[in-house]
Amino acid sequence: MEQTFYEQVFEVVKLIPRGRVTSYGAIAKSLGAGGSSRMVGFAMRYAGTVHPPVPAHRVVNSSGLLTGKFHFDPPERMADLLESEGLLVKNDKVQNFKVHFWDPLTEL
DNA sequence: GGATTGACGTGTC
DNA sequence: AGACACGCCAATC
Repeated sequence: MEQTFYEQVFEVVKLIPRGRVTSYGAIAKSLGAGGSSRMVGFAMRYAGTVHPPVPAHRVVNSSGLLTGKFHFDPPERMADLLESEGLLVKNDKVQNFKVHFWDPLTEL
């Protein structure tokens, strides 16, 4: 199986529990890619094109900021989905980010 | 196969 | 606290 980095990223993202969030860097590290955090974000651009759908809205940057919200169909979708899962989003940021943070390295 | 790119991260100013 | 600069690394052109 020649899985690209993207495929691996998708698998990790799909493992994110409902109501939890993680960061690009954390995912990259869990894949052993450490510094390829940008690639993780790049992979998310394809999040809406793969099956099953990847909960890309649960992935934010290290600050809990919804950096990729503008890539959603309606940009508001991202925050809306997060709030639907019990999270609190304000100013495109996940409040209590640390509390809802899900670390692949720790949880897996 | 070199250059470009990017939903990032961390450090400085 | 906000803005800017540089680094990392795989995929794509």
